[in-house]
Amino acid sequence: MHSPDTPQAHPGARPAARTAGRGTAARVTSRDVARAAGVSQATVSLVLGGKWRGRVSEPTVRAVREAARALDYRPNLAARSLRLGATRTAMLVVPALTHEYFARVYTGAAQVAARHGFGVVLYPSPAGIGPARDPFGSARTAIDGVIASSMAADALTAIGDGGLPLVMLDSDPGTPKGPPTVNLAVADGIRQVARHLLGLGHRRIAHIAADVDTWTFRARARAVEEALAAAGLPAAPRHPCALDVGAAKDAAVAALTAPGPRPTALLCDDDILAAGACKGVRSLGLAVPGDVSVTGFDDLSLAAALDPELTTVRLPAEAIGEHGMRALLRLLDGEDAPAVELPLTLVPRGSTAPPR
Amino acid sequence: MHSPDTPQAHPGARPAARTAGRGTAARVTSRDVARAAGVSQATVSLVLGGKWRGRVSEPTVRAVREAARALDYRPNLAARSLRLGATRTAMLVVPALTHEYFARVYTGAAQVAARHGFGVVLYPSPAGIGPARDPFGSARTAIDGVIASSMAADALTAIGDGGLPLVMLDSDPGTPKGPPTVNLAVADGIRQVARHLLGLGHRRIAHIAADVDTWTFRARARAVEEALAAAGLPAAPRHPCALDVGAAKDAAVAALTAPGPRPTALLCDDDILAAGACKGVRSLGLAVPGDVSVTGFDDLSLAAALDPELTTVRLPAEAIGEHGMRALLRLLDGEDAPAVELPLTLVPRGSTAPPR
DNA sequence: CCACCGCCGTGTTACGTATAACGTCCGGGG
DNA sequence: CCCCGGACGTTATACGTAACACGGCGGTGG
Repeated sequence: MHSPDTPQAHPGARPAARTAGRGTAARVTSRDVARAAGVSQATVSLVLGGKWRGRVSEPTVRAVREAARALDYRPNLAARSLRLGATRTAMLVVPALTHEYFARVYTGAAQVAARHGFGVVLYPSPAGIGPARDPFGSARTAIDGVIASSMAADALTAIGDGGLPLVMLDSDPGTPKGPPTVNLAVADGIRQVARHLLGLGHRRIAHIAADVDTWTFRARARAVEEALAAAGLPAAPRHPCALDVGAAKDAAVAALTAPGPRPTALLCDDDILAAGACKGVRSLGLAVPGDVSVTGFDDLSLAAALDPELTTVRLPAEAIGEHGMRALLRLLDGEDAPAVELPLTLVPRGSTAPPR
Repeated sequence: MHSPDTPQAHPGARPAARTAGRGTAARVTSRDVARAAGVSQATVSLVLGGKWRGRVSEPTVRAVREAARALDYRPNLAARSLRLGATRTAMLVVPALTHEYFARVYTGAAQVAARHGFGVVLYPSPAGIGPARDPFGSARTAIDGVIASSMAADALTAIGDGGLPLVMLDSDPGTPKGPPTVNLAVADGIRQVARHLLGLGHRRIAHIAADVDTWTFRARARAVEEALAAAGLPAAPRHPCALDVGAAKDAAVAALTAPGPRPTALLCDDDILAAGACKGVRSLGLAVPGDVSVTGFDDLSLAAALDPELTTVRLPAEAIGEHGMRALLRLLDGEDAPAVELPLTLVPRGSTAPPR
C-alpha cells in the first residue's frame, strides 16, 4: 500500500539537494559575523567562546555580540567537534525506551546534559546489536561517553565500550576497578515493603519474582530472602515468571493454590507483575486486599491507575539519569566519579491491608 | 614510491590533555588507512564511500577495505558532516517521552532512520522552550530535519522550524501547502468503538473527553458526535477533564450521577481516562462491565494490565514514527511526501458487555 | 608517429571553528 | 633615547573528510 523502504542504504545517495524547495537557510558563519563587526574571525571565536578577558576590548566585544545576534549566528557544531575532538554528546544505552522507567531515566539525563551544553542520544537499535566487532558503528566517533543502564556486565563488554568513558546504572557495583556506578538502594526498598507487610500482620508471604538476569532483579530476590530471614520467618516460596502481566497472573494462581496454607500476601518484583498478580487473585474469586495483599515495585504510572491502587516503592528514575550524567561529566573532566546509591521510598496505597 | 615522511614540527603538539586516566582511543583516520594500503587518502574516501565504479581497480579496493578493517577504521562523523553540510540526523519533537505512545513513535522512527544511516535525537527540553528567538539553539546546525508530533500548529511555529525540512505527526492536515503530515484515522477508530457499543445494545453513552487542545483530541471529540448522530442518537453528554486518572474518575462519577437516566457506557478519549473511569464506576458501587461498559483509546500496555482488560483501539505508534521518518527522508531527497493516514483497529476486551 | 581515449589513481582544496604564534601601537621606566 | 611590556587583535594552521580537476600510462586507430 505504502512505499516499501529499501533494506539497505543506497550508496549512490543523492547530493541531498541543499535546501530543497525549503527556505534557503543561508548558513551564517563566524566569518560573516566578523565581517559585519569589522573584526577578524579569530576575534569572533574568542568573544563568543567567552575567553576574551584581557585580549579584546569591551566595545569590540559588544560589537561582535551585536553582529552575531543581528545575523542570528549559530556556531556549526560539526566544525566545532572536528576542531575540538569532542562532540559534547553522550550516548544512553537502555533495554527499551517504551518502559516508563527508562524513559524517565533518559529525561533526567537529558536535563542535566542540556544544562551543561551536552546532548544525549540513545543507542540505535536495542534489539539489533550487530556483529560483535562493530558495536557502536561510526557513532563511536560522534559521542564522548556512554551511560549504560540495567545491563549484565558481560552484555556491556559485548557491546564494547570502545574505550569511551563509561558510567553504569543499576548494575553490579562488584567489580573493584570497573566503571563508576549509580545504583538504587534496592535491598532497602524491598526491606521497606517487607516491613510494611509484616507490620500489617502478614506471615505467609509469597514472592512473585521476575525471571530476568539483571543486577536489580537479582538484588530484589536476595533482599526478599534476607528481609524475611531477619524477621525470623521461613523463606518465602518463590514463583519466577516472565516480565509480563499474563505470566504473573499464572504465577500468582500457582502461589495461591500451592499445597499448604494459603499466602496472605504476594510480594511482586515490579508493578507489572503486581498487576498480573491482582488478576490472578481475582480469578480465584478472592479480593485485593481483602483476602490477599499485593505489592509492587517501581511506582510506574500504572500503579496509580489500578483499582485498588498499588502499594509500591517509588524509584527515583530521573535522579538516576541525572546522577549518571553528572558522573559522566566528571569523568570527561578527568576527575573520577564516586559510586552513588539513591534511596527509595515506600508508597503505601490500597492494595495492602491486614490479613483477614 | 611513498611520499617522503616529512616530520614537520607541529606548533601546537597537544599531548591529549583530556583523556587523562582513560584509555587513549588512538583515533585512526582515513589517512592511516591510506598509508597502510599504500594508496592516497582520496582513494580511501572513494572506496569506502562506495563510489569507485570505474575509478579504482578491484585489487586496490580489496586492499583498502582490508586495511580499514584491520585498523578498525571509523570515519569521523564530525568531519564528514562539516564537509557534506549534512548530518544525517533527524530531530523528533514530542511532548513527553514518558508517555508510552511517544516512546513507541520514537522507536519506529529510529528503526527506519538506522536503516538509512540516520540518527534520531530528541528535542532537548520539552518543558523548557527558551527564548522564542533561540528555538533549537545550536542544535539547528546539527540536524537535517524535524519530525514534530502532536503539536498545535501555532506551537510549532513558536518553536520555529528554522527553515528545516519538517514533517508533522498527528497534527492538523488542514493547511494546504503546509508540511507533510502522517496521521491516524482517528475518526474511523472512534466510529469502530461507537459501533461496538451500539452493537452491544448501548443507547445511553457518555463521553469522557480529554481537555487537551491538540488535533487528535479535537478529532476524537468530533468523531464521537458524528458517530452517535449517524446512529440517530442524541449527542452524548460530554465530560471534559484533565488527562489523568484522578480527573477522569471524578468525571465518570459526574457522568453517572447526572440527572436523568444513567449511562450504560462510558466512551473515553484514551486509556488513562478509561482507567480513571473504571475507578469512578466502582466508587459508586457499580461494576465494569456488568453495570457500565468502559472503552479506552490508544491500547497502552496499561489497557491489558487492568482488570477487566480494556476494550480499546490500537494505535500503530511505531508505524507513525516509521512513516514520519520516511516522509522526512523523501523531503531530504528533494521529492515531496504524500500525506499519510494509518488505519486503527478495535481491540475488544473485557471492559464492555451488553447493558443489563 | 602522433592524437586520443579509457583506466586508475593522486594532488589539492574547502567545509567552519578554536587557538598558538605573531605583530602593532603606546606609554613609561631606565 | 631606547627598549620593554601590556593591551588589542590578526594571521596562520590543523582537525578529517569528500570531491573536483588533473595526469601518467598503455593501447588503438588513423
